[in-house]
Amino acid sequence: MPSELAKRFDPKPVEARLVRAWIESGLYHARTDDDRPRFSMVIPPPNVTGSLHVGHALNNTLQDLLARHKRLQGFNVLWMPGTDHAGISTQVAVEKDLAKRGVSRHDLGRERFVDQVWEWKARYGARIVEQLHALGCSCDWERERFTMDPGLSRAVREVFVRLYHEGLIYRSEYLVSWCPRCTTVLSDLESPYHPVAGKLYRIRYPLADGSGAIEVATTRPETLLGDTAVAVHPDDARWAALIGKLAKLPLLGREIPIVADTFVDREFGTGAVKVTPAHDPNDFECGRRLGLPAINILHPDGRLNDNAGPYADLDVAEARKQVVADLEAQGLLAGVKDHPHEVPHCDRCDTLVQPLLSEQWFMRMEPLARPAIAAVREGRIVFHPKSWENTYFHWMENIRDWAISRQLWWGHRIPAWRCGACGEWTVVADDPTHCAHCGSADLKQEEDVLDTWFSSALWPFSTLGWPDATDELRLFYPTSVLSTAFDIIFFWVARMIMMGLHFAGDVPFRDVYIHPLVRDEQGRKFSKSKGIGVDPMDVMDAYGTDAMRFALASTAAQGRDIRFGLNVMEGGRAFVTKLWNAARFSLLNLADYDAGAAASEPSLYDRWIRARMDAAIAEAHAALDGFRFNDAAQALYHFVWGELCDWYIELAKLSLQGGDAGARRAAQRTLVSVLRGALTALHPIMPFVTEEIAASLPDADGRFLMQGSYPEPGPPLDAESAREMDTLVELITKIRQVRGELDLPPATQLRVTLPRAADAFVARHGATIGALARTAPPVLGDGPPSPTASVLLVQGWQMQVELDDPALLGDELRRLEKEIARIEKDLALAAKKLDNPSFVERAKPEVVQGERDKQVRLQEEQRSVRERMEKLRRATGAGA
RNA sequence: GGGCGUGUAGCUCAGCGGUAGAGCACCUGGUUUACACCCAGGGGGUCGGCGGUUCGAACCCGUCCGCGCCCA
Repeated sequence: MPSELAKRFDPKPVEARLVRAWIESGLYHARTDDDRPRFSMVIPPPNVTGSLHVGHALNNTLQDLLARHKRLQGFNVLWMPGTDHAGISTQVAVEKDLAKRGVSRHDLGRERFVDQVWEWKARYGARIVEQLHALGCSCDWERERFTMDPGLSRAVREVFVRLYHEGLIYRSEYLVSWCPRCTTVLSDLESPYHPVAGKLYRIRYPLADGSGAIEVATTRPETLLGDTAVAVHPDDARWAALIGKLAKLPLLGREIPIVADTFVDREFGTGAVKVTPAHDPNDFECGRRLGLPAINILHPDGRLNDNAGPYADLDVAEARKQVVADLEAQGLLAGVKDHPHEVPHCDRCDTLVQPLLSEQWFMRMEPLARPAIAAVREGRIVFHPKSWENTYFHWMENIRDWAISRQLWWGHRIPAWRCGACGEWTVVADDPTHCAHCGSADLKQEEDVLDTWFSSALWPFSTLGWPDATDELRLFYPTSVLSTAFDIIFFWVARMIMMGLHFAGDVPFRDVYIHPLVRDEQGRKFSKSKGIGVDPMDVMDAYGTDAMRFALASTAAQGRDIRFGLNVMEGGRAFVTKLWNAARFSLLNLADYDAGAAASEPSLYDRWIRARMDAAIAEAHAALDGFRFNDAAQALYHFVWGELCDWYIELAKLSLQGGDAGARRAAQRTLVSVLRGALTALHPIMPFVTEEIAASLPDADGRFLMQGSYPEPGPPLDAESAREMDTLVELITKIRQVRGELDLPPATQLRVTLPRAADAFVARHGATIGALARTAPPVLGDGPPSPTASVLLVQGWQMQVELDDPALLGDELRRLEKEIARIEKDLALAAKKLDNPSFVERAKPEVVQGERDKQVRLQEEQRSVRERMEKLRRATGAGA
């Protein structure tokens, strides 16, 4: 028996109840003994101690939409959830917390510090998962993974060891990006460029032979302490004579060569540059080419070291001030000017990054990138929108080796042991007891840990049990779709593709959906540190989770950012309410629903709405298959609001509330099946309200919507029926327009006359017209129109709406003037086309025919309206 | 400097070769027993500028202007 629905939908208690019920039902769990076709995704693992932000809300809403959609289509769906240990940011967070108590990680020591981080994780690690639950995410929570789980850690070791022995991981001294605050190396990707208001200093370097000086330009004067050369362009006539001479380094007096290298930009500054191989990427390359020494002048914490002579122990900023002052005092500073430019900063703490020469572990990328490029080129992986493939190719084709070691304590410690006896590295999966080279037991494990993205790159197969050959791996790898943000195409997507191909034997996923960036109402990027943003949990509280999910899905168009405005949330909430009320109305009329009782044949209205539903659902399927979430949401929204509520329910009221039991049952049946169809189709977008309503429907069987399937499409509506519905809708709309434009009182019943040719139509729809357009039963008649009637053309019929009041004729005349203007404008447009011989000759025949048909129709309307206006003018003229 | 994207109704955005669309906002009506988070009706756009291709351009091409992002 159907139950009544409350007057209003109250999301909170329903959400809380359903979140638990769904998880406990086991429906999210993908079984390995299920041989239906499979659909799988891995969640982009959020930072374990993080909290839900709008990016997560969007991305996970869309993934959940896909997961539920596929379940309803009969797939065995695995959506693999989990979290990431987020090396730097978690360590920084815990260090800050310790700092409040005046403790540093060094006070604790590595082991106790790591224990502290695990405690932190235990305390805060559940929050993001609970928030994903609240969002309604239908992940397979029984399989939840964490990048530092034993299984995943084993995968990390295995990959490191294999790559090392394949020669794809090596240890080398290289110029790296160094964060002096985090005291760790950063990858290129972790050190984005930000503008700074710098200065360009011109400095004179005296020649060692006393014959003059060479002037260089630099933005970082303090680095001259590490200079080992001055470089000029080999073709630069200004300096050609000096090449091969020695210059005397200011302040330190070291003699350094003047060298020629084509990397020097002759236009920049003075055309001569100082070369600091240990602290500048270009200089590093130049130094390698020319065999110049590299002098490191920095301590890891950013202070200058003993190589900086009298400037040792100053930090970079202090040293710069002092160096500039000393240069000026010695008359070596030739000039200073403002020079705003962009320099790398630490992604985590925004500290100025220092290029630093350092021993690190690297991954050789080029051999791994090649097959990964091919996978996308050959279409084995497709990006959506496709334009992101350009970004991917550009980066992959210019890929640089990846610095994978981090000087942190929180993370996967590198499985490499250095031998105290022979100095060689032993790299093995299980902790070794003896050196692989000399057998010595004097082994010490590498202190560094791996970049978090190293473990993330393995996520699509490490979560499925790799390196073991598990059922999960066999069934669900490669995964179907990866949905993520564009800013981690390099960090994550590209690396997963490389690792997947190399270790799991296939691409990690078939489709990559790049979701839009969410901005705030003013179009600014959300930023926690700048306090810009909306907490999606607050939005869910205020508007309901379904409302937010619908709003997000309906604005997720491809290739454009989303502005997260509250008025869109209001729209979502209004739609949830609309659906609720439509269901409430239905249930009020289904109290006596009896699926077995004899019913009349479905009416035209019944068949029409079924066909509209099928069309909307087909459109939603197509849209979702193409990752056009907004189109899917819009198709269903338009169906529910614009067709089901605005038309069908109004049409059905007659049958539901009339005396014909058979017709009433037919309408009831349609109502139930269309509602269930709409609820099923909407369920992936708005799981809570749809589930709640579905449970009250008379055909409810205690199962969840997710256990059902999309309705089978019925027969399409035949052309004649479709035309009849169009006529009905147009007729009712035109009567309403007359009422609106002539300001006729809404309560009065209008009197409508239709030609005798409309006999059968009126017999079938007279009552409907009466109810929906508030008219008396239409009268049939072919006589001349009443002098006080508004005359309208509907599909070739002349319809009269009696106005009664001659005073309204002036308004009617104005209405017709507007009408004739529209008709004549369209007519002129059609004539312009048809009078153009090239158009008739070259346009597609169906377009030309369409234009001709339109012209005929418009001419007929024009004649009728003109005739009518003529009469009205005479009538009103005579009346005056 | 290179690349990508974007400029459509007051606002947020769909549309991307055949006569401009939605939601919100606005105006006029409204106690029709599902819904005022509503119903009915209405106004509002030389689709950034200029050229070109085409029978036909918001849509394709060129160019300029404005805005955004990425890479160097």
